[in-house]
Formats: sequence, structure tokens, C-alpha cells
Amino acid sequence: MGNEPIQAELIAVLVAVTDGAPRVLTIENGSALPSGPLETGHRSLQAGLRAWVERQTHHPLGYVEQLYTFADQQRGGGRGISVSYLGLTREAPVLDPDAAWRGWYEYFPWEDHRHPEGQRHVAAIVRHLAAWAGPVPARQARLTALFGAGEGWNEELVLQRYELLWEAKLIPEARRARQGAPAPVPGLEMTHDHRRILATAIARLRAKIKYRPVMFELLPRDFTMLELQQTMEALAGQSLHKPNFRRLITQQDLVEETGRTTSGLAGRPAKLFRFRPAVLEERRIAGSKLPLVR
Amino acid sequence: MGNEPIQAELIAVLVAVTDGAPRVLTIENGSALPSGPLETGHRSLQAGLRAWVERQTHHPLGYVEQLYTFADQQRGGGRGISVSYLGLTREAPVLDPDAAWRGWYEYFPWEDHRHPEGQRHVAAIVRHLAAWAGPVPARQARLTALFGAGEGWNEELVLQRYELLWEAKLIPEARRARQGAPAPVPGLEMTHDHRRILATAIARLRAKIKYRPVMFELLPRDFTMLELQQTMEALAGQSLHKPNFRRLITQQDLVEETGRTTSGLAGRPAKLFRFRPAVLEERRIAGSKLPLVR
DNA sequence: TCCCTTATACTCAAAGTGAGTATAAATTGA
DNA sequence: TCAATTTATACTCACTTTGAGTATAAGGGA
Repeated sequence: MGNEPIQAELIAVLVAVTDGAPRVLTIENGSALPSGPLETGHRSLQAGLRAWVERQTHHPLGYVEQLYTFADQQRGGGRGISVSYLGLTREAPVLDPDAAWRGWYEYFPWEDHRHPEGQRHVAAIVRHLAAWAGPVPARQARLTALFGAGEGWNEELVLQRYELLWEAKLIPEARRARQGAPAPVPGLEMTHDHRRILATAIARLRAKIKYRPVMFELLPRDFTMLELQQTMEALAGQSLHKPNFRRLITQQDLVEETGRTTSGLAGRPAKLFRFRPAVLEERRIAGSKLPLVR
Repeated sequence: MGNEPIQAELIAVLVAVTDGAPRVLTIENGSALPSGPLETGHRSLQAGLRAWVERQTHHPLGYVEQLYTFADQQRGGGRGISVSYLGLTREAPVLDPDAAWRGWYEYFPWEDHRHPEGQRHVAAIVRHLAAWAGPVPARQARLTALFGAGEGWNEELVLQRYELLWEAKLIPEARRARQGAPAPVPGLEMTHDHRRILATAIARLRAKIKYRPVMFELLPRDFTMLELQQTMEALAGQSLHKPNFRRLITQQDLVEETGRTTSGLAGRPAKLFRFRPAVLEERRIAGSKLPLVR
């Protein structure tokens, strides 16, 4: 009974997209997400996070969204509360030698379906999971719903897939107790549940890009249709149908032409677009759907 | 600098739907949401919330989802963290004489568009907001996007509308400083930012019912199509087209016939349905869209 | 100049959606 | 008893959205 003083920690999932690869800021050689204590003098949690990140990266933080809060046991026996955030920026060199940008598919290779390797990872995982599921109908149903081969892949169920793998003891972080057994699932590990937090962030972002114009946080001011499309594809981990993507973007009035075009590259020059000011200003409303292919 | 011990508080938005009215559990004569400190011995935040709610209501808590976490100044100068949750149940008599179920539209009369009164509330609010907006284009744009008369009412923007009203000083809680001025917006008040938390919960639930089958937490085991529809309408605050609603529900295989029908009431007896076991069991996937009318 | 590459425009069928109409089966009351 | 009323259920139809494919345009390089 009674209230108990605890400690609060902020964890950040900072995302950028560079050269068609979604990237996430990590520390400790890629094994953890940046985090820090909530400090006195921060007016709000978000203010605390912004101050903390900008001190580390010397780069302003754009869009920020809360992910999830959970309680855990602190080292020392006490209790702590961790509040995780998703933040969108563009990749900038970090000053802290301990911090580095990493591709998020290094941690979730089975979530990238733009190339055939992703499919192969899924196939391998399904074989493991089939053994785990055995004849139990409920397990088989979850397996096909989450990893269902090709046809019904739902790119938003990142967290559910991770949790299923965890349950099946295929995630190394879940098997610390068992020694010797090799990790059956590819991908880098992270300390504590940081990889789970990253899964939450990916899922949230994949859902969000479909109904909110958050993409412009990740792109330069001017961009081509293809750059826009490839950024979306990078996040969704799926290829899009080019003409349909174009149709959707233009008819939703998300962008406007700048009048300029690219040059020097192979092929016909592409028009440069920018996001319409109305979209930038009041991004609280609006909605942008994305046409997934396959 | 440095970590600072703080206190953690859990705030619950418990929702039920009774006789076509969404209801929320309140305390202190409807002026606050139930809340309590995170206690020692609770394994997780959700476990803490469940224990706490079930001790108060003596009623099991079904679906639970985290809403938002924020930091605030505690009485006494210290800092506190509040974690808010949305929970779905069916209305049960509460033992605590301080607690009572209230219709959520008592706090947000302008959000109920099933009856013409809602439209009238909106019209009155728009008049106030037009004065506040004046000739400023950005304000006018937000006004029409959020309260746009009739045509484009988006029932999910509950929180955005509340925040606009707050900004325009039309929410009594925001004008404590100014004495004497009558509240220009109808609806019951709540202490602190509890009404804002309730707005968050409504928005979240209105979004969720469109792509996740959470409705069955709010309905008895067997129900008619009309009961299902009216529960949805209650949450969405909008009327639905009956044949289309029926078509959607049946073709999504959400429900199955029980074989029994209603009797004793006026009109043709209605078939009784129940949610399909597959939906109940693995409600992690699936999706149910709802056809809004008007 | 021809070929390769990328950008952009157009077409078409299938599926989904909004809105209305028609029929069925009970209760109610003259 | 039977017509009126009420609610449930089934069907139709036009319009929009969506998935997928094909065709044309405009540059660079051999």
C-alpha cells in the first residue's frame, strides 16, 4: 500500500530515412536505444526528451509522439517508469562517439519485403514456428495470420510478430537463461526490451503514414515522386505500384510542383515537388492513404 | 540535473454502453475520473490498474489499453507522472458511494450527432469560435476543418476540437483565472485535465472500433443487429445506414447466428447473434470498418 | 541516331461504398 | 379477425475507389 517514490526514464526511438533505408539512432554499438532520466526543470516529458536528444545530436527534433509507458524493476531493487517516444528527423552526424545511426531492418530482417531476402527470412521463420505451433489450432491460426506466406502480409503487425517470436523463444533476448542454443532468428539484439520498443515504433509509424502526412519530416524540402515513394516503401517494407502511388499523392493535394526538375541523372528528368504549405501548417487533420502492392 | 524521485498515478477511463448511451465511471459527483497511486507489489502498470479498479467496482475489467502519460506538478512542489488508461466493460453497480456512471456526452454535448441537439450545439460553438478566429486564416481553417458544418464532420477529432475550444478559452477549466464570465460551452466540468483525458479516450475508441472488434466487450453475449448497431452509433456519435451496416458486419464474418430470436417486442422478431469464437479468441488481427452515414 | 533509362499519362476491370426500395414477420388495436 | 403499425431482413443500383496493366515522353550515352 501507499505511494512509492520511483524514477522516470525517457527512451527515444529516433527515425530517419536515408537512401531508401529507415535508420534509427542507437548507442553502445547498436545494442541500445538512447535514453536518459527525466530531469528537474523539464516542464513536460516531451520537453525533457527534446532537450536531451538535441544535446546529444546537436540537431533539432521534428515530429515527436509518445509510444508507450511501462514499469520495470530498477537495478537496486527499486521501481522505475520508462516512457518511450518516437521522433522523426533527418539523419545528421552525431557528436557522441557512442551514438550511431543503424538501419532498422538490421534488427528486423523479416520485416523488409522490398527484396526477396525478406521473403526468405519469413519462410525460415515459418518453419521454426510451425514446429513450435505443432497441432495446436490457436497457435497455427496466429502463425498464418501474422506470417501468412505472401498473400496476406500485414505490414503493421510488427509488434505482434515480435511477440509471437518471443513467445516461441526464437528471440535471443528471451532465451538468456538457456545457454548454447544458437539464435534461430536473424537480426541484431538489444539490451532489455529496447528491441520490443523499436518494434512498437515501427508498427506505429507504418500505421501513421497511411492516414497522416508525417513523411515530410523525413524528406528534404524538395523531392521527386520517386524519392517520396521510396521513403514510404522503406518505412512500409513493401513495394508500391508507381502509377497508383502517383495518382494518390496528386489527387490528395499533398504536394505541389516547384517548377524545377532534376538533371544529370539517367533517364527523363523528374519534376521536383514540395509539400503544400497547408499540409505543413495544419497537419492535425488530413489523411493520406498508401496503395500497397502485392 | 540528475534523476529525481517522483510519484506515479494511474488514471482510468472506464467505458460501458448502456441503453444506447456511452457511460464513463466517475468519482466525486462526476467531477473526476477514478485514479490511484501505483502501489508496491504491482507487477506492471496494467496489473496495478486492474487490481485497483476491481477493488473499487467489484467487477472484472475486460479490454484495457494505455492512453497517454504526462508529467505534472504535484501538490507539495514535487513532480508526478500520470498514466491514463482506457478500459471497456459492461455497466455494473458500483459499491463505492463516491463512484457513479455518467453519460460521456454530458461532458461533450457537441460530440453527439445522433440527434439534432448535437448539431445545434455545434452551431452555437461555431458562432463563438468565429468571433475568436476573426480574420486570421489559420484559425478559420482549423475551425472549418474541426467543426465544419455538417458535411465533413470527422468524429475522431474529439481531442483536437477540445483543444481548440481550450485555446479559445471556451472551456471553463481553462478560464479559472477569469472570474464572472459564464461558460460559453455546455457540458459538465472536471478537475485538473480529466476532461481532456476523457476526450483522448473517446477519440481513441472512435478510431479503434473501425478496425478492431472491441465492441463485444461492451455487449452481452447474445445481441441483435440493432443492438450492435446502436452501440456503435453511441460511440461514434453518428447514425449509421442500417442495410449497409448489416452488410458490412455479415460479410466480415464478425458474428454468427445463435438460432434464437427476440420476442415480446413490437415488430418482427430479430435474430440473435453472437461474436464468432475466432474473433473472440484472436482479436489481435482482424479489422471491422463501419459505414458512417451523412 | 538509336538505345537505354526513368518519368509521366492513360485505360480498364473488379471491388467497395452510399443510398434507396421492397418484402417478411411479428404486435397492436379497431 | 383483420388492417395498421412496427421492426427486421433482403435486394438493387449508381458511383467511387482500388489494383494492375499499358502507352507515351524526355532526357543521357554509345
